[in-house]
Amino acid sequence: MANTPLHRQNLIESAVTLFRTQGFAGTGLSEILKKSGAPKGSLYHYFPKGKEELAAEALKVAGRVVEKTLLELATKHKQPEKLVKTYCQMLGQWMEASNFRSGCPITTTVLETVPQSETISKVSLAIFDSWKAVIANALIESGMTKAEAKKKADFTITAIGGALIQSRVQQSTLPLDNTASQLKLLFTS
Amino acid sequence: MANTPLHRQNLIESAVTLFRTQGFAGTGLSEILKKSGAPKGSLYHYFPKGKEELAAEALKVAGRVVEKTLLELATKHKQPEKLVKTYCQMLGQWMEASNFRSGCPITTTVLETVPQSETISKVSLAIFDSWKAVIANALIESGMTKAEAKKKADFTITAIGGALIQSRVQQSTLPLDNTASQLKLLFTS
DNA sequence: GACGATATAGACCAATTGGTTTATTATCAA
DNA sequence: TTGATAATAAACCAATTGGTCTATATCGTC
Repeated sequence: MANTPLHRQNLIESAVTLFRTQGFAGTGLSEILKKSGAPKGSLYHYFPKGKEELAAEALKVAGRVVEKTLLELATKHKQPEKLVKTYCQMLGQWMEASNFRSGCPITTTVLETVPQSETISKVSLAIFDSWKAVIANALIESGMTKAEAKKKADFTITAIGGALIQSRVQQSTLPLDNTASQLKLLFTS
Repeated sequence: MANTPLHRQNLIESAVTLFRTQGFAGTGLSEILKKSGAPKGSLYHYFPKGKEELAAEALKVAGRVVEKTLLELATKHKQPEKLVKTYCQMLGQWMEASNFRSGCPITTTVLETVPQSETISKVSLAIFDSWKAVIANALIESGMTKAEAKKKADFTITAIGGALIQSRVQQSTLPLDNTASQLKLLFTS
């Protein structure tokens, strides 16, 4: 009906949400199909290699959304600690809105499939790298050396990833706030 | 057959390893049964509520092992940064030995089941709290205020959890080393 | 209108899922 | 030795899993 790759889009979006919430193995194709409204024929038309290919594509899309968000925040905020704080606040709102179910869209799938699946391993590595690059750039522009910026940027993505897990477990945004505070100390000391 | 709860023990240990590596939903009961050598009858004898109960017990056991390790390290090292560094090194060796498959024994299952499963939610919350308490104590004994120590301790567990994910994705122990370094800065600045 | 490609529909598949049930066998205290 | 309890064995279950296949629409284009 109408717009051609609509089902493809819906499949990906549904996959992002479901994998993020319940994991890769914990989400059946039937559930993705039902949520997306796409027929099974379409799934295997757009993703001939099946579930794993859909997952890889879902991770890519979700990763790009995050990267774009970070880039926008980097333009808006000159100080890296401000960028991080704002992003953590956004994540907190997002967590609350999902009843603390929607954490990092990459991590859940990663922990089930990396390094067993080479495809997903490569994709997720590239995604995290893209996020780290944005933070590193912001730190460099604020006067940090390249080597130092890389370390702090890597650690920032690491810590935020951890904070999303704690936020889920504690059903609270406090871990995200605390993470922003601690990272600020590391940027400005 | 001899020693009575041997099958129970084996079931738990197998569950810890498999859930940690492939997740809760990604691990079938058949696989746990095969790895442990226990018969199916025993599984439902020891864990009448099935997979979820086994998972909860597996998390508890794994959590206690970590807590015990942290307590030992806390006795050995007076400076908290030394404790953290040593623990991160241990984790790095552990990751390497498992080909970067065995990260945090709690996180993978948590991301698939919390907060959907109330049982696992409560258990995992208590486990993380026990770890944080050990770190907080070490920080207090090194002269930090109680409030400050709590924040830094929470962040330590948060960051290490994130580092284990990055270590898995990067197939490297560098994220763990970097995390130890950054945390040291936070403890001593 | 006809063509070839894109897309959809859904029946069908073997294999596996977590779980139940019933019968049997060890174990050990009285 | 008996009797109760703990433990094991395995047949059995409905439901779901990811995936395949073939037939049919639907499409833009010549």
